[in-house]
Amino acid sequence: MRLKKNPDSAISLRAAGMKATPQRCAILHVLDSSDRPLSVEDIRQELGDESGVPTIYRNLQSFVDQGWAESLVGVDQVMRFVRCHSTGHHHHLQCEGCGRTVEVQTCAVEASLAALGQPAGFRVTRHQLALYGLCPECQHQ
Amino acid sequence: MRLKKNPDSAISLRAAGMKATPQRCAILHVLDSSDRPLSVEDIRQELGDESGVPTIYRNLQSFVDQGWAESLVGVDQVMRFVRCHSTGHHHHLQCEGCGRTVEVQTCAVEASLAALGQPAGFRVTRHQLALYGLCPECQHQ
DNA sequence: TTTGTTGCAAAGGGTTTGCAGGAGA
DNA sequence: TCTCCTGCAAACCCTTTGCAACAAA
Repeated sequence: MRLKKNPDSAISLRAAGMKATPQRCAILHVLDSSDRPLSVEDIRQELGDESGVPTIYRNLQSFVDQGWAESLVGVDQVMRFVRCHSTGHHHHLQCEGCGRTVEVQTCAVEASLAALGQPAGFRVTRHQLALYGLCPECQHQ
Repeated sequence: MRLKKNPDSAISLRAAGMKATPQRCAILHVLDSSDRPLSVEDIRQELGDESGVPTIYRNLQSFVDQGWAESLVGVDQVMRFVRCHSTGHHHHLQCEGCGRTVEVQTCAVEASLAALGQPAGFRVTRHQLALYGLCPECQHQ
């Protein structure tokens, strides 16, 4: 993938007070095009070494700060990033077959939060839910 | 904390085919005594440098393999370990005030699993839920 | 021109591995 | 005694930082 400016990305970036550099636009585009969480290494390979690792880290952090992406830490302790298309509270549902990820708007836990903490006297304020399963395609294999 | 053998630990360890070394017993005891997730560094300090870091890592891994402990990776990408007292499916509820952790046997998500994946056609097979809140003591401060 | 951004290199820090010496059973 | 375990040191690897050169606006 070549470094080029996507007009849409550039507008969003500038609206957020960031300069629309080719690297930054390209990283955002890679994230946009992928439906699975990407590591920094994934992105670097996708960009064909045309962007340095520190640059990728720094830009991804900016995107997370803007609420455009979310960072996940897996069991392998490697950071991965997913583009967030909804702004509110949501969860990610990841296919264990192909790695594809979709956002789930409905929160399965919210209704039970009070009940969950009650036995221990806890007041639950926050939660993190990761869902894993098989997407339609992978179920047929 | 001194390195000493706890008779109970020793029995469990030998039953699992492991030698009951002082280090191993001590690590298990530290984990047993704590009600919050501990990093390797936490354990090393608790043991007063009487056990090497690689030894702690190796033993914790054995405990996880035995189902005696669970490893968690936080946003800081540091591994933490908690003693598991129940063998089945459960979740952890952690206090954001003092760090104390309790196990929650009831699973808030199980009932909704099918419904969660339905919109995307996913079949949900596995999930991870982390709950954060305030324990009774910390609510009063 | 000004300010933010990139790239390189190096540092940082948690985790893992290899191997020789040591201790449990 | 035999096997497993420990400790040390070094290797690994992902991530972050410092700084000078560069480019967007």
